[in-house]
Amino acid sequence: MATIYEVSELAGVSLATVSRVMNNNAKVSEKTRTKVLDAMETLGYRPNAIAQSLASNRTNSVGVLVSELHGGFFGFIMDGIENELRLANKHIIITTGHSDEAQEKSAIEFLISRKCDALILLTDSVPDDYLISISKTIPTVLVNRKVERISENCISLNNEQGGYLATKALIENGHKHIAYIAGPDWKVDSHDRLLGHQRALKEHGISYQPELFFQGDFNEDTGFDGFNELTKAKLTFTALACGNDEMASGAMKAARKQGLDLPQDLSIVGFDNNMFASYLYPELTTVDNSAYLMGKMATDIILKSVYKQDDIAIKNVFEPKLVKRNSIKVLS
Amino acid sequence: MATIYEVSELAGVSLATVSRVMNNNAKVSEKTRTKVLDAMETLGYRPNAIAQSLASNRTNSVGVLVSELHGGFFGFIMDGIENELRLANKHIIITTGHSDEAQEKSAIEFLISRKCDALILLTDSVPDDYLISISKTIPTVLVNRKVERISENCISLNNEQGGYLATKALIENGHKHIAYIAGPDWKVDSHDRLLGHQRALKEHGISYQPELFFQGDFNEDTGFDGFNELTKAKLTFTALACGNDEMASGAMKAARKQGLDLPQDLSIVGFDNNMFASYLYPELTTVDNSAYLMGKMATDIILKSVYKQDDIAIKNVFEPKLVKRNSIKVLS
DNA sequence: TTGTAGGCGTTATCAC
DNA sequence: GTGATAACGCCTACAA
Repeated sequence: MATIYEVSELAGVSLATVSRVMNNNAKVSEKTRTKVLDAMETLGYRPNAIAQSLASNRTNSVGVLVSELHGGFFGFIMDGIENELRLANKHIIITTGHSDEAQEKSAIEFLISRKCDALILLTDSVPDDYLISISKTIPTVLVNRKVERISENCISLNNEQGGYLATKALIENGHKHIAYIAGPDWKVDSHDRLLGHQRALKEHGISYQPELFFQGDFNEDTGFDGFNELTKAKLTFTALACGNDEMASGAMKAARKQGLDLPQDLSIVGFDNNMFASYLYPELTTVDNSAYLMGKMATDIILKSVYKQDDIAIKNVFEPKLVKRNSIKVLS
Repeated sequence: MATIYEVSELAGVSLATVSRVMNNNAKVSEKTRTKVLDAMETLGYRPNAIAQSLASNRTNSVGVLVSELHGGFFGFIMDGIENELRLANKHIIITTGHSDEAQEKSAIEFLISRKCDALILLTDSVPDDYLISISKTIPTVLVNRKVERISENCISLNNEQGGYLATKALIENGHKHIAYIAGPDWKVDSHDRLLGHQRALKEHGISYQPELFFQGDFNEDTGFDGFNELTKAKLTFTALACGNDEMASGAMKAARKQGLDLPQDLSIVGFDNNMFASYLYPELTTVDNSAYLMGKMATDIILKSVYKQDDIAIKNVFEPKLVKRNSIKVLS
């Protein structure tokens, strides 16, 4: 592979000049510029990004940490990041942490040793302090997590409002007896969603019934089990709100297994607007989690702070929107 | 950030020695080794991967090109790649091509200029010749594509056999009148699947009826439209095979809209075993595309050829498996 | 506008 | 076993 040196020889100029036309940051006469360009062309020259990085102390890459590479949430976030980054001619190095503290830490260390210009982290297993110390070493933005002392570099969804919207949608369609299957309580996301649910109830004069609550873990089977548990209680309900779409799907399956007709006998709302939400039957009404936009915004923060792209508006918390489909029956 | 030089000073040894203990490739006395290790520890030294790459001409990274970052197929392939790579202490640089020739090419060029040690490409828009020439420059493995002259570096699924299995499952459950909604014919995948469908029919003495065929494009809506078109024909059918799960889902929606009860009035098989297949109602019987395994195998080829990991068995074509769920009714 | 030369942080080839 | 020292390919003052 040709180097800048060979190009300079062929073009009859110096190394520096070749470098200049590559980065067109300094004045180069049109004549020499084309000479150099031609030389590059005939040699099939491609700059060595590694060498550029070492010399310039900039890799034009941002390191990303996600839990898994598959799955709707991460997929859309990565999409948001990559699309935005590509437009800026930067690229993405992806690592996975599998929600394990040790793996997450080693992934982060790795990204740092790769000299990424910045980091975008989706992590729930690493402590705040660690993240704070990291962010002193390298520009870091956190998605779907809030850490007080670096809040201007955190992107998150207003989950409380999302939970509120979901339950409110049920109420506005005439439902008064509403069950809830929650995600794990230690996750702020699911905790906040539950809070929103409760606020919606309260605001509409409906008292919260512990018998209509089931603690799931965001996986489909706990939606299934949850529904079965809930129906064992003496309290009946016409609607069910779930902490996420997976559990909503599980609940739908359980309901159907019990012979219910959906949404005739039971209305359901999910949360996330996961890829498969529209594939469910009936198509699931849910709350969009703005995954793509959060990824995009995380990138924008970096574009602005690290790569000095101006006129970029930043917002740190996204307001969720209800996505209406066919899983809620209108009660008269 | 501390450099190897500072470490050598603190430890009272030379640069070379520090380098040796890092890569423990040469003999170093236990005494000096611990001296160096201690120095690294107290300095919080992290090797600069960029500098290592420049000097060693090895980046320990493999470049990956996919169409999109979201979506089940790519997600699982990337998962397969990343998991395998991480075990080998290598990492992944991901680019997207959006099924556009220019974008795919520029992504590939980019990966090359980043000096990736090898490439894993999922591409359908770039011509064979280009891929062949690329593979002369840098070790390359192609997933989900077959190029004759570099076939030993191609990983693919036996789509014909998959199509065969899907239709055979229908037939074995007593179905004789089987419609088919195909993916775009210019994609070998969907073409092969259709061939398999036809072979299954033929093998069981069922003649192929062009009236029972609809040409879709792998998107859900063409499954929807396809089903509606098929029911306009005079020929009736009790079962439907689809070129992929998306179209199967579309067909299910159309069928239900026409008032059919699934799988009572219509049996359906899909293809891919997409993430949402088990979320459909009824849960979709389909053919698994081995995405994860193909990603893993692509990585294995590289691990073996580039990173000299031995005792790795390579196989280039994967045999699909039927995933039985509840979308096929048994005809008596 | 263009050229010279030092430096980026390692690896690797020599000697000793 | 250990230490100089030249690469690696490019950037960037500083000079000219």
